[in-house]
Amino acid sequence: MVLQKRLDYGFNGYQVPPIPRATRSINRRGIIRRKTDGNGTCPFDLLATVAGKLLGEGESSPDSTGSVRGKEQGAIVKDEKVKEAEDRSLKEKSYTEGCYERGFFISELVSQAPVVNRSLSELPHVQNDTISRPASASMSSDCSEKLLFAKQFVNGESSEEHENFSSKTEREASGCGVFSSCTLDTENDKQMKIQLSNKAKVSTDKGAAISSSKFPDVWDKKPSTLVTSDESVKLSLSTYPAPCRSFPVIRNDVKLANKDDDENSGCTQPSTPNKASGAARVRDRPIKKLLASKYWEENLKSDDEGHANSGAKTMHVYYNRNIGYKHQRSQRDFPFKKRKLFKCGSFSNSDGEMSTDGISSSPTNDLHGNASGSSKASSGGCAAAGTSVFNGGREFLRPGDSHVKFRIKSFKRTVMEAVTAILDGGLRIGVVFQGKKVRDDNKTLLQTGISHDYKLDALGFSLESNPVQTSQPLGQDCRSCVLPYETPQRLTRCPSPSTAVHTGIQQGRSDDHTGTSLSYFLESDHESAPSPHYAAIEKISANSRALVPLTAVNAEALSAVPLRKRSEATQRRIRRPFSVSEVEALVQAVEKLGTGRWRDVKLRAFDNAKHRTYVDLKDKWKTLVHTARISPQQRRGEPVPQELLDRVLTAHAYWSQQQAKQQIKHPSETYLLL
DNA sequence: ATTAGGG
DNA sequence: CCCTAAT
Repeated sequence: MVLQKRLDYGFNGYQVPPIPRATRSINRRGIIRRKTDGNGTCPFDLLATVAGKLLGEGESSPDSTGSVRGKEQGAIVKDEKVKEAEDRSLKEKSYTEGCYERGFFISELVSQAPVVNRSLSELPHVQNDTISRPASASMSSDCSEKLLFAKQFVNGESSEEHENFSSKTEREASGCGVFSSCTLDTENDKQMKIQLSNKAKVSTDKGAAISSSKFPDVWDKKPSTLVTSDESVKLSLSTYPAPCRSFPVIRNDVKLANKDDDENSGCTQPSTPNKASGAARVRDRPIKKLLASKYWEENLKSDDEGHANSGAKTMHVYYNRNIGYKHQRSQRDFPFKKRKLFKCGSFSNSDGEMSTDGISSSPTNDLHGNASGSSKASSGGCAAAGTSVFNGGREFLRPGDSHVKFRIKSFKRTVMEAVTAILDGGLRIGVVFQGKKVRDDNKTLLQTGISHDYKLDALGFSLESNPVQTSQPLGQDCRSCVLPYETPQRLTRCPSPSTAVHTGIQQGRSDDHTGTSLSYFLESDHESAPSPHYAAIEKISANSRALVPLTAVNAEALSAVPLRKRSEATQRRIRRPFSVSEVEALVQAVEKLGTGRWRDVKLRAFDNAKHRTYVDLKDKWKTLVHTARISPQQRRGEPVPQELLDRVLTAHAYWSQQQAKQQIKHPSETYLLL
């Protein structure tokens, strides 16, 4: 550029001082677009520069739209804020509703997950037992554990249904069908498919009956609360319980096995002193109900999908929320999504705080059929709690209740919630009926032709990673997921050992090939990857994304699941500390280009690091300068070579000076030029 | 979209 | 890192 040449200072390799901001700004505002040659040496440039200078700070500039636009923007912003404020209450509401809507089983699931995993790892025999199942066989331990989890989540149910709820009559009596035998098949077709078999029959009020018979004591304790609570509640979710319940089941089972010896009766967390035992919680329930009662109305009202939540359900959520928040606070650095889960009162930490919340479902022996602990379970306080929750939660459909509606949407959502809870990643659920995807989410299952007396074999759902959401690797051991060089993403995302308790499910990693599909799928993260290595992984994960061969195109139908998580807030980017090499590059670029040209710096030195924005670079420079000025003892994080810091100071000083000079010098110069 | 600066 | 204001 003409101007630049005239001002070339040539300092220690430093480039020309940047044209004052205002000027460049103007240039960018369209005038520069009139350039006629590729070199940018267009007279308009100079003209613009001069004009800008003459116009001074206020610069109503040639770009009259600028100010106008600015005002408009301001107005808009204001409006949005107002709107936001106005919406806040609504949001709150819907959020709350969301929690309730999801019902407790979700939280149940989530809360169980970590526990299960841990337990599994602790119990070789249990693990073997479970892992031996087909789908997980080929997976690496890491991955398989997760998968196993998912599988159990499904399979457990089947066994449950088979072995525990064998009473056909009972099933038939119920007006609802439920899936019982489900299989997670990720092995070959890279597709997770959960099939619903006709064996499965669930039902609404069946749960109560079953539980009742199985754990009479438990049942007897709380029937009033559960049954009487909301009387004519229509329970559309009644169909879900099955698969979800398996979690608690699994967990409990493990627990039992684990505690078999110390006759802990399978009650919760031995490792942690819990505030309340399951039994205690049960007792609390009535009270909780009262507390939650105010939400109740809202609940029913808000249920646009024919859902109705029982009082018990509400209570549960309500309760969990309290606990959940606690964790959330300490988890501030956890990705948003995760926090979200917490919010919904779903996550539990290793303490099993949550799990004690009676969620530990009754049918402890579900998973392994007549597993060792069954008898104990039935008598254990935990079992009691679990049972009551179980029943009160949602199994309240009356046999003849024609109001029961089970919409595709809810189905999808529920499945997604459940699976998401496990995999902690974005998933899309597709409903497949008779080999065809069900697109109309507004239909009820019945309308779609899916009913309890139908061949439920024909019903299934597909899961595929949600490209929009990022899944977070659940790693207990960061070292297991370490990537070479700039892999801050995963690295930072790995919970520290102290927080790892929340997760407990490890993902397969480098050493895992058989389970690639799932493991990578689980890790898919679309926001990362500066390094080639990372890119490679992304690619793989992208491929594995084809988890659903069914009709990969059906994004629309599959994405029907409302992603509240997404819309509610934007996830804060994860922290990615600058590496020394990055700092080096930054310093070098700034030395050359100067401060204030962050876009150029970005282009020059971080063009391929998409996760580093010019704002980031600017911020980093800011901190670098600060760092360079403070004593080495006060510095934190990865130490930056003093040499670099010195250069930072030097460059910063230089460019600051230049900037100052420019402020004074330039106007006159441009004036002269004119 | 960029830049600057406070949080 | 985020958020905003001002370009």
